[in-house]
Amino acid sequence: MTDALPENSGKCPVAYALDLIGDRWTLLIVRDMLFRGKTSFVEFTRSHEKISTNILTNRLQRLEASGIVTKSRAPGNAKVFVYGLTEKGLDLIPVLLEMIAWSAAHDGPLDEGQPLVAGAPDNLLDWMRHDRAYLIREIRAKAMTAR
Amino acid sequence: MTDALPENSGKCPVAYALDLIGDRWTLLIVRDMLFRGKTSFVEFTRSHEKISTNILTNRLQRLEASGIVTKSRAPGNAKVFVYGLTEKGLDLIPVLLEMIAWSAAHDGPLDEGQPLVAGAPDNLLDWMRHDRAYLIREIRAKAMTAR
DNA sequence: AAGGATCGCTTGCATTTTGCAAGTGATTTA
DNA sequence: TAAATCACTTGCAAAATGCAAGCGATCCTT
Repeated sequence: MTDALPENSGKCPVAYALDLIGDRWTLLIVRDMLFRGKTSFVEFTRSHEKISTNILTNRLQRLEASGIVTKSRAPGNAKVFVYGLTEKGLDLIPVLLEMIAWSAAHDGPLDEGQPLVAGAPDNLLDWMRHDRAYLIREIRAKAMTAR
Repeated sequence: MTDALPENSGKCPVAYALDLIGDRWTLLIVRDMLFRGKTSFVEFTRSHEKISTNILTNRLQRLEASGIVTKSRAPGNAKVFVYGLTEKGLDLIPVLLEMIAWSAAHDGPLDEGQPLVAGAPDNLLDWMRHDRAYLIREIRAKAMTAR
């Protein structure tokens, strides 16, 4: 993966999405922001998947360059940067939810004891079935407070 | 990417999905099967994105190994293999649809002249909004005839 | 029946990306 | 003032990718 983003406008929308989020790490960062309230570099390094710092730097830059994430200073702490999701980033919620539903259906049940979405409705899959729009609004609202 | 699939059961569902479909090529193959009726090796090589044959071989093997795709002989043609989507593969339709919707919203409008889904309802995004379940059934039904 | 085309790969090799560990400078906390 | 923390950067080995060529089996044409 290079540092520059590939030119893609006008091409297949699936290809466009894959150019921006089609790798092993990018959506894990978005997941941490959306579902776990993470906002800083160190927090991302502490995920179970152990992303290395050079890859993390690269992916955050790509996410910023593609308008999915914003980077700003933490107020009152000059050494911490705060990463937040843009509208474009928040609009990835449905993509993530469908991936979660797919995995739940074909890998095994979600672990109910340790909720995927901190502070979100307990049973994600039920909410997806019964009030998808509400669930998305909830996750979005949570993620926006961090921004 | 190695030849073996990573062990993943019990981990984060997002990570599970990314292990199976989180790369630049895998979902393009699924897209070609779902939305373009492709079923054979050569057909996949003829996509606009120009996947090389060694990568294609590798990804088809991984897709088969992870239960997303089946491989069989074309009846009456001993040199052609027919690749088809399993239930697990068909269940990726919502993921693909959300990626398409996201791209349409943030990259630019879909090209109406050259429909993404051959034979499917004309305006994909409208159908997603107004009768998502029907749209998914339609795409699924089309894809199953090939299988 | 022979020759060429097609299909589904495989191989070799250069380039690119990744993973891992260590290091760096600025800031903050003790 | 020393130690810890944050956000990287660097170096280097290993793995994955992209590209072109080749290959055996099957099929199609004449």
